[in-house]
Amino acid sequence: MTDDAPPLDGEQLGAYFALMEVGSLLQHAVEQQLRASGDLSWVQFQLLARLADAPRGSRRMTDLADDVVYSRSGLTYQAGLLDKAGLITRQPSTDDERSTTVTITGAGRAVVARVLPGHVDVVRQLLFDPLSRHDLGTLGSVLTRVRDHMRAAPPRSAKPRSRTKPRPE
Amino acid sequence: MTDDAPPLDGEQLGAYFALMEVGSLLQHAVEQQLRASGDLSWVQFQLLARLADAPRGSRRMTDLADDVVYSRSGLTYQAGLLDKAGLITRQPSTDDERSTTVTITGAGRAVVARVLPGHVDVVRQLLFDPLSRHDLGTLGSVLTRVRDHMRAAPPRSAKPRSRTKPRPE
DNA sequence: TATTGTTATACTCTATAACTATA
DNA sequence: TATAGTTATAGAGTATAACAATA
Repeated sequence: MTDDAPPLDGEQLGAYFALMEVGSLLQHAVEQQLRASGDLSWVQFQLLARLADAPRGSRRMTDLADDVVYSRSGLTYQAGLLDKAGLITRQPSTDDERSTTVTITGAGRAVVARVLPGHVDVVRQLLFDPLSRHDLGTLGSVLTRVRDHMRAAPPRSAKPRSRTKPRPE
Repeated sequence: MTDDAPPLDGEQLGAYFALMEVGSLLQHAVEQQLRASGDLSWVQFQLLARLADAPRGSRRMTDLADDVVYSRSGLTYQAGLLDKAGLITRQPSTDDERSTTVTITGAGRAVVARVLPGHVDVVRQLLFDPLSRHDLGTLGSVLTRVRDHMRAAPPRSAKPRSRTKPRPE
């Protein structure tokens, strides 16, 4: 709550707005492609992609929620859809019976594979076409640094995951 | 539908995912700040910010929709909320009776002013803190180029009808 | 008691299509 | 006819809180 913060200068504002706008436009374009080619939402694609990349195609619910969604009930909802569509399975974890292990199925991998070429196409056309190789390197390195910073320093309000006992009444 | 598209290489994938992740995390953090300090959603803030920046605090509905939202009914919904809250007014345009001119009110500007310091704080902490001046410049220039490219080449499915308008006043 | 996940519920938001009014 | 905007509606998605089961 530092109120004496100096305003962002023009360069910062420009970068900030450009970033948000690019993110929005890209997500929007990609969402349409995913919906058309695989009947997937952006979140669902992200979940499948993370699973496809994970060690044995598996990941715990909470970890997935940490990755892409911001509430566990939201993830339960999405996982329910993916499960019903046969793209993932859910089993109780062997080591911790409280946990649920989510695993991508063959059908899930197939959907990812089917959707990916067009997806990549959209991203390339919108994001990479106007960029030189050098631009790409810089962009990646800068954004990776920012992401790590964001992940390392959760803004304290991002997740009330540990119930802080807010004294009910 | 180019199926023979080469996949994105590792560097491209990394930049793409980092961009989307950074955008999501930043938007999420900012949204919480906006909700807490001014009871605004991200879209509503964007609308008010665009209006506050516009010539006489005014803008046409369609132009606003082009700016931030992707359907005019969606904008009507948001404008209805902002109108009811007294943050904007809507009047028929003087030159074209079909158009509606949206204008930010004093209360609207006040809300923006009240919300802005904390907003800027969040953005600085999350986005700019880990960046050098040089990084910032590069990021801004690259992303601005990308945005212009995206705006210039609508992905053909972004807007069924209304977007075909390269006709200036 | 703390953690994992689900459920019930209420709410926000978005988009499509039909409609009115003006150009 | 084409454009600007609203409305009706329906659906997707999200978060909060209460809940059960396990650690």
